[in-house]
Parts: sequence; structure tokens; C-alpha cells
Amino acid sequence: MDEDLKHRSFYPLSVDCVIFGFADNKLNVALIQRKKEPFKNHWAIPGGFIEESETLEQGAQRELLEETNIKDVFLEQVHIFSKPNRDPRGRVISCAFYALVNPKAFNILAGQDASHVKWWPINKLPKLAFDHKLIFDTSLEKLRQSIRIKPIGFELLEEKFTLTEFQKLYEAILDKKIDKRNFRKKAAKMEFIKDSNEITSGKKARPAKLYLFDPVIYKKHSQNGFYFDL
Amino acid sequence: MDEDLKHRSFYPLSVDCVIFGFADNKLNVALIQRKKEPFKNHWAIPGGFIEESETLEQGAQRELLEETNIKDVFLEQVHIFSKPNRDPRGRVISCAFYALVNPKAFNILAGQDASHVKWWPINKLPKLAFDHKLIFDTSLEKLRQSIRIKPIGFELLEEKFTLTEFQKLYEAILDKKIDKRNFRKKAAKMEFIKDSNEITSGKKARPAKLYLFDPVIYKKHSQNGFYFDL
DNA sequence: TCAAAAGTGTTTACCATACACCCATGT
DNA sequence: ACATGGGTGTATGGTAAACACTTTTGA
Repeated sequence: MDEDLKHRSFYPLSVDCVIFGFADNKLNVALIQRKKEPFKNHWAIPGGFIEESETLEQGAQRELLEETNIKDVFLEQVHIFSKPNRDPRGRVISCAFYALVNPKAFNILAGQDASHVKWWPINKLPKLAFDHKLIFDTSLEKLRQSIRIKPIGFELLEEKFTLTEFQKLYEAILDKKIDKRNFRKKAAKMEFIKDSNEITSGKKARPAKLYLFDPVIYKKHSQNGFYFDL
Repeated sequence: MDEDLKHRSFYPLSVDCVIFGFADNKLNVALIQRKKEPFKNHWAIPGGFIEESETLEQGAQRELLEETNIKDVFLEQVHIFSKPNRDPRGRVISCAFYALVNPKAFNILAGQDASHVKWWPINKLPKLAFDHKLIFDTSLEKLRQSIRIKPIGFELLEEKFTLTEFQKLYEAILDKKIDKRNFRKKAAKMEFIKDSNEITSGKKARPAKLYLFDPVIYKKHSQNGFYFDL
């Protein structure tokens, strides 16, 4: 290592992942119950320390897999939390991410440091360890902003989805009712939402058309800025 | 320090500040010329290492003052850059910020590690050290998004400003022409832009009304989400 | 035949856009 | 008087918002 670096202060660096999942028309978050002190038995956002040769993104994916059995999902940086006393063990600087997950695609399992993992509806969270309430609030706010600018909503749905599912997702994230007919008119104008020519089956009601997201068409349109005004 | 922490990997952590300033109807960035290796004589985004008892935000403000003589300005986190080999001296993880500055309020001065500081128009930057081109591009993109969601534009102007200045600022940041009459109609509808009942003087043309930003009124309006559609 | 969710059009009010001339001041 | 930037209104087209009934399926 360079001489210049040797005289600097060094810090342990962690990542914390707010895992959002959409199920039963609700937005949920996966939390773990801690096995160890500090905050033993408290619920917490999964996370852990960065290792020597990985980026923060790689570290976050690794921790996600180790702690919850969730693999290879969409991640976005939210914010760094750096208050010197935010962790009672000593100074830990943490980078928050949110992860977007289709909950049906994974069977969440508690890893070594956790006694349980569980999906919680975002409006009924338990008391959280450390400054994780702040991390959660910041992440949800960031999600609400990003969902209007980028097509991240599709990460929370199945590959093929109905317009009703799509609408309920936006209603859950933005926490407001949206008019069905107006929503569909806007969706129809988004050319990157394509009819898959398939329909649902096995439901107790009229089948619905299934749609797909086309990332190539999206890229073209998003060049000049884009705003999902819903 | 806690036993648990002792066994972790530790990293030097730095901040880099992309300093935006608005002058002569142009958006500029303050860069420093490095005195030392690596990248000796290259132009770079000012920044430095975090100390033991400061947050990243405090560290960024300190570095800004030490390296450029800019003090106590608006700062926003942009992104963390964590590729293990991004710094040839060894692993350095860096958090990028942008700073918004009214250039008339400061006389920028080179600190110890720099031979010069200089404002550069954003479309005529020199070759930059490290991964600072990537950091700059990411920061500009973030600024372009944030300026539509939050009233950060006012940080780049004087306390009292004319509507023409306000318009030129948006044109510079978004890099597009905006119709004067339509812009003014929209500005008139923003209740947090208040007439100061003063006018400019000493110009070679008709004096202009001066306006003020009212943060209290803004807070009220921004609760339900906000989008500067210009 | 009933329950459950899918699907569909019209009207109204507002807002974005495009566009060109007169006004107040300093020199 | 002229150069410089400040300031203003209208017509048009498009889109957001509000609103209720019919259709298709499974039970």
C-alpha cells in the first residue's frame, strides 16, 4: 500500500439492504431477527460487513444470500449513514441499499446470525435495531421517487403481469388510490409495456391479459427524461 | 472497540465534492490541479479522507474549506464508488457529493495539495484524475434529477434573483431552451417564489423585479410530491 | 345465477405550447 | 435615438380527472 494511505484512518464498512417485496397488493419488507448482541432479538434490516475484494454492490448481494437466501436481485444505493455513534460496538459506516424482489421467486431463510426472517407490511413494522428505522424511511422515500423516473416497478412483479397488478403496485408504493380507467389509458401510451398475447387462468373471475416490459423500447424513450405521472 | 468489529476489514474512506456554480448564464465546476502523485498535475474533483469523529457531510465541508476556501454550502450525497482498484494507491472507497455554490460569495483559493483551483464550464472540462469523470457525470445526472423535485436551484443563485436569472439557471442545468413567457407563467404559479418588492439597478437596460424563495411555503407544498415541469 | 374481477368512453377543465411586440432604462 | 434586456396575452391542442356500467369467467 502507498505511504500516503497508511497514515489515514480506516473504518469498517457495512451494507444494509431494505428488501421490498410486493404480495397480496401490499408492499412488504423482509426483516431478520437478531441472534446476538447488540439489539439481540430485535428485528433488523439484513446487512453485514464488506470484504476486501468486493464492491459494495457485490457485498450487498452476498449478504442478501447469506442472511435471507435471496439471490441476484435488483439493488440500488440509497444513502450512506456515517454518524460516528450509530453503532454501539464502535464506528461503523453503512451504505443502505434497497432490493426489489418478487417474493414468489424466493423462499426466504434465516442465515447464521438470525433466528428468523419474515416479511412485514411496510405500515406495520416492529421496532427496529440500530438506526434502521431511519434507514427504512429513507429507502422508502427513495423508492417512491425512483418509481416515477425509472421502470423499477417491474422488478417487483412477475415477468408477465396484468394491468391490475401493475396498478395495485403503484397504489401500494405511492400509498394512494388511482382511477382504473385513467391508469389504463396511461399504461396504453407506454410503448414499453407490451401485450404478451396470453391471459391468466385458474382465477375465480374473468381472465386478464398479461403484459411484458420491454427494456429496449424503454431505453429509447427514457433518453429524454421520463416521468410516470400517475 | 467491540470484539465483533475487531475481526472485520477496515478501509480508508474519502469524499469527493463536485462543486457546481452558476455564473454568466453557465453552469461551472470548480476543479483543483493536483500537486502530488498519483495523477500529478492532473485536474481533479476536490476531496479527501474522512477523520475519526466526523460524518461524511462534515468531512466534505472540511475538505471543501481546506482545498478551495468554500465554506458551509449546500451538499447532497450522490453515490459511493467502491471498485477495489479505483485508486492506484490501494483500496479507497469514496462517497461523491455535489455542492451548490453561489460563486460570487466565495473567492476560491488552492489549498496545500493543489497548485490551482479554477472554475470550468461543464461542457469544456479537462481530462480528470482517477475515476473523476465518472463521478462528475453521475453527479450532473443526479443534479438534473434533483432540480425537478426539490428547490435546490435557489442554492446557486443570490438570495434575491430575477426571473431571467432563474430561467437561465434551468436552461444551463437541463441544457435546453425554455420559452420565456411560459416559464414566467409557471414561476408565477409557484407560491414559494415571492416578489421582494425590489428591482435591479445599475444595468444597461430596463430594471427587473427581484424575487425570493420562501422555504416555509415550499415545505407545505412539497408534502404531496412536486415536479418542476419546465 | 351469483360473485368477482376485467374491461371500456365521454365530458370537462386545466395546462402546455407556440408565438411577437412594447416598455423602461443607460449610454 | 438606439441598444439592451424586461415584461406581457391569446389561441390551440392535448391530457388529467371524474365518473358507472357491461363482460367474462368459476363456483
